[in-house]
Amino acid sequence: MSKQTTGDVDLDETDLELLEYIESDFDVSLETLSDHLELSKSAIHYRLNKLREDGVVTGTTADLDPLAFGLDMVALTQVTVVHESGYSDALGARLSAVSGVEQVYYTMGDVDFVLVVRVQDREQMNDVIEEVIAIDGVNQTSSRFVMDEIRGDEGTVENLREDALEALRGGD
Amino acid sequence: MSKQTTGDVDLDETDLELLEYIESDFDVSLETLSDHLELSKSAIHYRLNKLREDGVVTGTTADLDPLAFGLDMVALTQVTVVHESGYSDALGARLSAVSGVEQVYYTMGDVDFVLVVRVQDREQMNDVIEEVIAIDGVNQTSSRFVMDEIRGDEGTVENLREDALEALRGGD
DNA sequence: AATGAAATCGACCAGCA
DNA sequence: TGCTGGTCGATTTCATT
Repeated sequence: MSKQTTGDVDLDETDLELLEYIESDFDVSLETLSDHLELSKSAIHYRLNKLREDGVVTGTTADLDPLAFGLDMVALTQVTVVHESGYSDALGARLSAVSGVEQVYYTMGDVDFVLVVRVQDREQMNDVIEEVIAIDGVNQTSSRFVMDEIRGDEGTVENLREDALEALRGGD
Repeated sequence: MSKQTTGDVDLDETDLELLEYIESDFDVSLETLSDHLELSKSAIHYRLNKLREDGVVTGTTADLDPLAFGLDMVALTQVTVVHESGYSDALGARLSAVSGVEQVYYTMGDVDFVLVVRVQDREQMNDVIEEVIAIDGVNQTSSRFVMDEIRGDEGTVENLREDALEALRGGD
């Protein structure tokens, strides 16, 4: 079964440390974790399973270098939609289905969607934009090229604010 | 050593299939991969190592559910900087160091940076914005709340456009 | 680049606090 | 519920092709 997490999980310090390790590198051996967290290998394994069952860990993935595929062109594309066109859920899905579109944000305010588009060159970028415009309900687009991108940190846990951690430590 | 990939890697069909599997789920067993790709387990393993050495696979990570940490508020924050303030690299780094900032895009055009901010509540969001404004060289900010986010697909490989794949298959 | 065998490591289980 | 220790199965490594 896929357990829904609505924020009501209680994690202790050890869990947080564990998550911090595996979020940035899942290849760490049980032994390494065992040493650093001062817990037996079995205990680590037990906690990892629990974190997965609780839905805290949703999966494990290999990170690929976009540059290895020649994907060195990134743009943020703002998309406004005609508001008569019904539900935006379906539109978001259609936008995300366009190949080259990496991420879709559905936003409040004057702009309705923001897309992160990653492609190899200008020609492909043009194709993506044209494909987006052709989608029924899309009004207009405006793109800005990304010169550089920086990840805020190594991930969710490291990125949590102190006050957020406090709340977690308090239990549910 | 960390090998630099500048796009000049040649991947065959098997590599691409392999990457497609492990990018969405690194927990697939060698046996499963061996069956689907019709290759011995050792051969799969050999290729996986090679892909890592070549820098195509940059690492493996556990994906965490932000909701499990109560992180259900997301905003896109546009940041303009005073252009006298020297190099933007340092500024980007400082922005990314603000806890709550998940991603930083350095963009061309009238807006200089776009931040993806993920926090637990409005109060934390305010704190992040204040912290950003306090950074030397930051001029003004404008935030839009994200109501929903959709990943374009299960990742880089699946997301590659057909023409991009063609280029890869051609070798370098 | 791929194979099969040997060594190493991780997954699972029964039992315990 | 969380942990231990041991067993089995999977993965990693290596000599060989």
